[in-house]
Amino acid sequence: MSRLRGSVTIDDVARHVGVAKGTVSRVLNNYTDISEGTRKRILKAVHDLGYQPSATARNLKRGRQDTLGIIIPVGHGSGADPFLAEFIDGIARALDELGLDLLVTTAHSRDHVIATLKRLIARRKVDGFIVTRTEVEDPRIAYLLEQNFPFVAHGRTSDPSGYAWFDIDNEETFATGARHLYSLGHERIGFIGGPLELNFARQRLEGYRQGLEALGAAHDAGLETLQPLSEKGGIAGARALLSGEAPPTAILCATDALAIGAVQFCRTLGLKPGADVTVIGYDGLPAGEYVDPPLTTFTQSAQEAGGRVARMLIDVLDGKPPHELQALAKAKLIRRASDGAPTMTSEALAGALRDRLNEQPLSGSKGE
Amino acid sequence: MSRLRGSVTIDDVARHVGVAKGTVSRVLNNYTDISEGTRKRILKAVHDLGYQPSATARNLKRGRQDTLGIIIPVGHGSGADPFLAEFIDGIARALDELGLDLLVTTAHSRDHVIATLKRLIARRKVDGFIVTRTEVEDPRIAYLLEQNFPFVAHGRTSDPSGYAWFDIDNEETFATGARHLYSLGHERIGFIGGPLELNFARQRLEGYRQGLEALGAAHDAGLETLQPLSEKGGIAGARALLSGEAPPTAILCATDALAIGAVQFCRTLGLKPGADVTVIGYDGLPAGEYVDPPLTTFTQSAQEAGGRVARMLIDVLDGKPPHELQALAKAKLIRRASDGAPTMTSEALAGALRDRLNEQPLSGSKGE
DNA sequence: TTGACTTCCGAAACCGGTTTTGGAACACTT
DNA sequence: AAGTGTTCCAAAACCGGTTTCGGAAGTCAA
Repeated sequence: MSRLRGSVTIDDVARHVGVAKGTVSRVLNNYTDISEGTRKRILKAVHDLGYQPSATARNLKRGRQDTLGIIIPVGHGSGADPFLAEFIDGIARALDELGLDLLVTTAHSRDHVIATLKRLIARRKVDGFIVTRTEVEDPRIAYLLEQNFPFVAHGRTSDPSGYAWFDIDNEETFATGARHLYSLGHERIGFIGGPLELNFARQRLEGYRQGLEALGAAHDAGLETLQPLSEKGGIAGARALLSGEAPPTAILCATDALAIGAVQFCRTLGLKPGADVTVIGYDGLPAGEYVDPPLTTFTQSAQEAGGRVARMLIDVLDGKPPHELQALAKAKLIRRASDGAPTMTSEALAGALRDRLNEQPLSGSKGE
Repeated sequence: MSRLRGSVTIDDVARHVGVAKGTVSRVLNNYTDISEGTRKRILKAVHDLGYQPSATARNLKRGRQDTLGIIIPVGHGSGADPFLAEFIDGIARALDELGLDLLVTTAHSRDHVIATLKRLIARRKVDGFIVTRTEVEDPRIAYLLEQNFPFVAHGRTSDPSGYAWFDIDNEETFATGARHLYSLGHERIGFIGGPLELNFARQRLEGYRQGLEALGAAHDAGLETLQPLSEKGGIAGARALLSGEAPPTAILCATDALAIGAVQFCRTLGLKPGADVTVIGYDGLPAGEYVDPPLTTFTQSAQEAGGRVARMLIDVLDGKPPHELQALAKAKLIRRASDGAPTMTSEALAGALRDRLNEQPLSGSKGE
């Protein structure tokens, strides 16, 4: 059908100048065996005719697409998250400078992700993949490694040795978090984490523990709870920690969603977050700014991460060995208003809570 | 360099079966002049060898890429917005069913957008574009029309006759908004809008006016203000409206960002949003849920819009006439807690405000 | 038996580039 | 003058598909 918009081809240019098309191609690809005169004439014709080579034709011969792929897992109707939007922006900016493009696809189940991966690879639509939200045992990474197809992961798996990745130093960050809380004067510091299948959840718990240990605090299982990574999980987690014998005066949360839930729960108990109880999240969600009080949280520039990962993938495609392409970055603490020095001791808090917890209804707030 | 991962080509299949490659191609493209026996043998071989045709080679001949493009304008560092993330998800889902893919690019200036458009068209990387965030006079749409390149706009321009678009019925929605506020008992209803170069901003203002007019309310310039579409703009807008002689008891805002700012401003004055002053936004931003009180707002499913627009673009590519591809949708009101019946009259409000506005510092809150 | 029509498929052209091959033209020795 | 390099470019092969063209073989009617 529809012939391509009368686009000008390399043959048009060649004919116009009176040379072979191979010669035009050589000029455009900076071969040296072309006389200055011919080169000039050809470049002029290219410019005059507004010629731009067809990516398709070029790719067919070159065996490259100059296109990278990213498959976004979209959960059960849970809206796409803002982190990814910025992440993609970062990737696109980096690629733009190099004349590459980004193919974006979404997938709504584990099987669907693999099927999409398979299709994109088999049909050769992309040169490499960016994998986000890695899991401890990630089927995508397993598949890509097995196929020996180039990719970079944003996040690690249980065995991160054989491929390129970029990740936040979760351990370090959460150890820092514990230290920060301690330096504010908190002595009992709690942690609400996520399911340990998620690699980062595991690492954040680990970092929290290491941080406490380094401060000489004894390990106390009553200060840790794992919950689904949602606001609801945060509510449940805060309830669990605060109803203990010696409740924490500060709570470190693995994600902002958890922290937002925790803050809400505290408020329904009449506790003032940032004073009576300190809560810190992780993610730097915009929503965190609108919580009352605005959430103190750790964050990483998603845009920077995207750019970084894109450049790493290009290095992979250029054949750099994977072990040179593994990097950790630190997250930055944004102090808003949900953290502060404790206003009461754990004992006092426990006392204040005793009665309120009982009269408190089962669910603290609106759903997920 | 790097030969494609030993991928199997149509020649491999042909050789394996002992037929010409053209025959294989015909089988895969459902030509009818193939005997049942040969067809079966070829399909089996295709399956056994795991053959998938190279998109590149196919496109070269077909002159199509089976790829759609979207260029996301990213302002001066202002993070990518969540609407787009869901919008893209919707597009991707629709395309997935048809075996098409989506190329995503960002552009950070007007010139950059056009340059990217030009490059993608000239190099023939995409078959058509989805244009978001249309402006009244949109250079992208002008360019695409001039090039006669297929596209669909999400939103309209000043002259929306000659191309395919999908848009929210902004007039209708804001007229509904005015009606809703009136039915709650509000008599003075204000409006904070955006710059009129943005088409939707113009339409929303228009809808607000029409709504008031239909209710028999006189037009009052003191009830309207235009501001930059940010939280800051909302603060400034609310200040402007509330410091008038006869301040509105309800404020309709063109976007959630404005509404969030307006709510903040009210709270710094000690007014209770949802009671003393009603504020309604538009966008359904997740952040709106965390505002205190949670923001009442109009919304449209971004995912649905994405799917709709994608399917329209495919119709365009199939040659459907543009005037059959123009559609308006209604936004839905999500009632949370920032609206309600007025607790005082405009006069009472004016009185309550008189002193507070004076002692109020110049800026109400943290920056944008 | 022969001519006309189908049915089915091989061969080759084509899409628009890149890369290889090879040779004409010229300069430079010896 | 013949041999040896260079320099520069035309021609052709190639990438992996799709599509056109045409012909062999089989069927059917006259």
